Amino acid sequence: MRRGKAGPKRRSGCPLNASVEMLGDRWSLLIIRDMMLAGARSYKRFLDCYEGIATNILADRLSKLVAYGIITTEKDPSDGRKLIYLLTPKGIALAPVLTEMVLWAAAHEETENQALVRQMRADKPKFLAGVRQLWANRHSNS
Amino acid sequence: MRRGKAGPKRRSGCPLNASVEMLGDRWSLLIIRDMMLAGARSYKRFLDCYEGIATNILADRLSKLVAYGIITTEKDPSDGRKLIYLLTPKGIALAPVLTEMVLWAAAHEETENQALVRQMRADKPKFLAGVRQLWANRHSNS
DNA sequence: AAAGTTAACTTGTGAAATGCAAGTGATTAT
DNA sequence: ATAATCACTTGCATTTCACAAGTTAACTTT
Repeated sequence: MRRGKAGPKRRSGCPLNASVEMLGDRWSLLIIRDMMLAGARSYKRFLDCYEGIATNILADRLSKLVAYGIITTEKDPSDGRKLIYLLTPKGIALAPVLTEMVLWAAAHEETENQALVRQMRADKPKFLAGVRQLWANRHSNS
Repeated sequence: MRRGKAGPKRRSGCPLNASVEMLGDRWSLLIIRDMMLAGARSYKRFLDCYEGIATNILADRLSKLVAYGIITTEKDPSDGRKLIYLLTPKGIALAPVLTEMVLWAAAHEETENQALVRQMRADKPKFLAGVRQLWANRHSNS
């Protein structure tokens, strides 16, 4: 019955396999984008952001992103029901990836939020520095 | 019965939604990576590259990537059975995205092919120029 | 020129992931 | 005390995926 393979599927020699495991689905990158660029920090906010993600899938993706060390949660001190989702340093380090993706998208498809794109294009290092700065004092995002 | 939405699911205002539609799955980015960085150009080569992708899924992803204008095919003049898969300019333009992803992966997980990573890290613009150059005369990959 | 091989796919089937609606339990607001 | 909000679960139908097994056209070998 076995087919010469045991553990989790193992692919070829190049890098990127692990990343695709973490980010290669319809929602994870969007979740990270909305945290990084739109200040989304709560479950409800994610649900509303792109009405389209199913609540069980959102819960699943969030817990996986936590497991991968890309995001974390903490309790909202001012409201015991709420959880605050935050990017970890590893998550923030995805900023260049997200940026390049947005620029690619903007160049090859019609895109909203031209202001953001223009800002990225005008001075990429500055834009990235801004994102990192925003997350350095972790709670100041929009 | 209707829920205020008609056409294909439409998500929020930021860019990136379209990209995720095209690239947000377990295989598409890997296929592009193997074309861009490992010189994969044939169906069989893709199948062998990462033993793990199912043949029907590979066929599906390739045809979608063609439909999105990211890759093209042409017949191999020297062998009528073979198709050659090539990146379009739009596909080549993904080089910065792939590069940043590889760098992120290399920084946060253990990674093979350190040589490639070192090359990327040492001089990113030069590395990207190299990729573009390689694809400028379309048949010279590996 | 007949037989075998290779390349690029299909097809069929069961398993897993996804989408959708409805429910749960712990706060907080009224 | 009652209702609303938040962050989820649960159950079920639908879709996608993985795996094995064809299929067809174009070579290669004998």
